[in-house]
Amino acid sequence: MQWNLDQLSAFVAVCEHGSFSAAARDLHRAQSAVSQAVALLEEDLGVRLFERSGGRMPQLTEAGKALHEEARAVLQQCQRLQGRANGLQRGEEARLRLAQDEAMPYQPVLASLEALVHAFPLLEVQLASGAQGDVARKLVERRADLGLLFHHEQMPEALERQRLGTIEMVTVCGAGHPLARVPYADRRTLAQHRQLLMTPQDSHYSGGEQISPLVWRADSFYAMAELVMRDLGWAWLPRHVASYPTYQGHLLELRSDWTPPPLVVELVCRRDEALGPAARWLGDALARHLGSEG
Amino acid sequence: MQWNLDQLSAFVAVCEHGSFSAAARDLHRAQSAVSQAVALLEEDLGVRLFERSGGRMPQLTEAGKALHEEARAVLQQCQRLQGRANGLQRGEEARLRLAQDEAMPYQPVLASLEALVHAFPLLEVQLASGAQGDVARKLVERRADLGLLFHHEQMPEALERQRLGTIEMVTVCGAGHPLARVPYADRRTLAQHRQLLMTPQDSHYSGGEQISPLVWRADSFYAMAELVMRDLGWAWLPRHVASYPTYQGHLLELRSDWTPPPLVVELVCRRDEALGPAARWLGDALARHLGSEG
DNA sequence: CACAACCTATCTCCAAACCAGATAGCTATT
DNA sequence: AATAGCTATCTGGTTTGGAGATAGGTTGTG
Repeated sequence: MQWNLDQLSAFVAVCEHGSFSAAARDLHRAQSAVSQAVALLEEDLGVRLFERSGGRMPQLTEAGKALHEEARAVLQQCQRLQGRANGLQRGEEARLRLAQDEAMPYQPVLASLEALVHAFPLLEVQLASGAQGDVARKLVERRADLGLLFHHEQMPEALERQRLGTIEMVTVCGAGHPLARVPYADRRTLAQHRQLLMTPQDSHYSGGEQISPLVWRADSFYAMAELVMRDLGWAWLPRHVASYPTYQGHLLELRSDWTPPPLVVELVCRRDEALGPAARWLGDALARHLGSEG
Repeated sequence: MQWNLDQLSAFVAVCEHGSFSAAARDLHRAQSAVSQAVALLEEDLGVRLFERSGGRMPQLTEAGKALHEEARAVLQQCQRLQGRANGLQRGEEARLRLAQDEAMPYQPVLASLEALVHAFPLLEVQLASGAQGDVARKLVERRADLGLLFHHEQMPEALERQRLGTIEMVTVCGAGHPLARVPYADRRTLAQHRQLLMTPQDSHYSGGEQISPLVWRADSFYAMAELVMRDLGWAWLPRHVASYPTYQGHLLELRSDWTPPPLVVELVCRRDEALGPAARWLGDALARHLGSEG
């Protein structure tokens, strides 16, 4: 592999302009330079690239056609590297690792990521879903750059948060639960049945006040929904979780005199590390998509 | 884009060996060369690649990690180009365009192509299926390099053929056809019913003699099978066509005193152009896979 | 604390590579 | 025949790029 990129560029330019001279004009080089470059390339590769039938336009050989494709692929890859470097030079991050609470609504997040890929086509994205505690931990341990979670009382000092929007909560019970036959469930009625709550120590959502003396706890809204579906109690769930197709017909929304305040969605990042342009851009997009929802 | 491939190689070598000196040893270059190469690369890209914290092993920056991947991709593409050139230098063809009769059994062809890709991993393959006339025409007009078809009386002078194997023919009728109730159909019985034959002018297969005074014609075995399935007559079909899953239960194989000789499968190429190694290799593979069948 | 064993950056020098310009030779068109 | 367009090759001057030497750093050890 003794050839170099200039020779490949010359070769490709000749292929696309049809003549050595035209390629030289396009490359702002002397014709002799192009001629020598291609000749050296042919010598290095041991393959005749053009059929020079004397004084007329050179014709690509079969081998030349194949290697033309390969050469274009090489140069394209080089431009990709250059583009990536340009972005990094401008301070763009090399990759963006987004960690989100698993109960985060998918649509706004996916819509934001779809928009992100158009604004930063070369950016590498890693998306991780997990319990709320995991999200914060990933940020603290620098295993994520940006976190997306619900408002939470305890937040490590090293993290900074920013409110993005809210998510409506609904009160639900299973289709076979006694409450399903009640037209309206006031607070006292709810207190007479088993309540399902998020486990408070690891992830303490703001909308999770204990009402009933009898509670079961789970660490994810999806686990709670499964329990509710089996008529083990009632619960407050984000509306988008309650209306998940899997639960269709098994979960009933209750009318009640009190529902917890909406979940507050927050964007979290490290306090000691500046966000790159892509992270800021994604933050804005998430605010737009989540703000219109809550 | 002022950097060159040597700088990329040096960069990648440093990434993989952990130090400039080790990379220099591996590349059989002086340490100063590697140092300068990386320094120039950093300058050209405008991106700091390593964190030199004084006298200890340099550490890749975040940007460096991203560009390391890109650089490796570029070099890999370059090696691909070199490999392709090496093959072409040895006389291997750049691409192999195989045209086959659409009624050719798929299994042997696919098995041969699967083996081909292991022997010639960089070869570009184009596979075209069509009526027999199309196959020969493609070869004559240089739109295909290798043809796979059934023996045929008229063959253009420019083409050369080679026998590969044979394919068994069976006599079939539809499940509701009167012949379906006959335990044994001799030639005279067959002659009393409508016979479906290949159209002779465009594609004249050897196994297609007219027996019945009443014939319908079609230009593909698949079209004939469709007609037979609707009880419009009986026909001779290649066994692999007759046992195609779509026709399962709708086509019956008849016992008869005479079936046409097996179809002879032939490999066809231009007489005036030498076959490359891949074409010869594929020809051998096809002979193996088709020979064991007939 | 001195020393050895690593490492990297930088300087100088020299040979090889490379480019522009000029020239010669070819073909197709007028 | 003349012209215009093309390509290969030669030549001279510039530039690039590598080797070698040197300086300066950190880590680990006696």
